[in-house]
Amino acid sequence: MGILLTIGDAAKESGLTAKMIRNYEQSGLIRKSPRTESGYRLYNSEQLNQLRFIKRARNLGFSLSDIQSLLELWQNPERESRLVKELAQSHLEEISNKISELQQMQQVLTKVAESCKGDASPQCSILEQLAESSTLNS
Amino acid sequence: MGILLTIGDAAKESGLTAKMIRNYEQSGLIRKSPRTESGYRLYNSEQLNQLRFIKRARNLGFSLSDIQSLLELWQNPERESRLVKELAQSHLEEISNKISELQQMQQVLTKVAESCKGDASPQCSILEQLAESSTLNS
DNA sequence: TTTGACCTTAACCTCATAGGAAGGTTTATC
DNA sequence: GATAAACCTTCCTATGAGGTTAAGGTCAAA
Repeated sequence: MGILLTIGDAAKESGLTAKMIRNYEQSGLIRKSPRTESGYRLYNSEQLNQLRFIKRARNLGFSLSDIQSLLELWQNPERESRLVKELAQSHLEEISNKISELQQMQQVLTKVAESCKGDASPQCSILEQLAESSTLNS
Repeated sequence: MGILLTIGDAAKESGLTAKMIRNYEQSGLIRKSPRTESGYRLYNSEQLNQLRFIKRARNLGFSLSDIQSLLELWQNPERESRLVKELAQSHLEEISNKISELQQMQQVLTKVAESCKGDASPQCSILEQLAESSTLNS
């Protein structure tokens, strides 16, 4: 039936925090939930599913604005799956780019760190690179 | 000898923005620079080298607080290279962790997106996963 | 000398995504 | 009826920047 949860229970069930649920409401990502007479937010199972949806999308790294679009598409029975897929693929590109950036850093830093003895002497190739290298500029 | 640059030129030379240089000064990362009578900041070649150092460290993904430590070590002739190397390796670990996270997202999302046709029909495996999957929880 | 272009200044706001604390109300439990 | 737990709002913090505004400084050409 209409089981209604308070924000704390909705948080536990969804894996979000109560804080985040309020934030999402405040930023317009989710609709304002009904309240008890005393002002407590109440969530039904449909809203709970929305919260779970958001949590899973966050776990996949989607931004809140992407999630806004995903929620709208999800709730629109006339949607074209093409739009969802495009969104996902553009996100996948961002992920790839970030991975590449990080790997670039990793590669440079690993190499530089290897040639640092890491002992009690002040001589350190890492600092030397930071101080003088021209190959690290951008 | 003592060539002095205004903040705009120091920014160009270092690859930072004037805005960021002011921020770094304000947050204590770099010392307050001398000023002209009318209040313009002036940078000598030593300070310029510091700015370049910061830029290169940022390019390697070091946080500003890491950079603070790196600058202190750099300027301390009694430093132990061990400390620098530890800092670098702890940063390398963070990088590895981020890469793993992203690769995890990439893997899941790629798989899910593959089975979405991406056409004009509403049926979409991506939304289905976000709506129902239990394997994506955390 | 004035105008215009461009620089700099400080103080503020915004972004995304949260965490935390303060201070007050409500509900649940003993 | 007391106390603890949950909830409420509002504001501050962090990260690392970007943007805006309104003012004043500098310099060269006309």
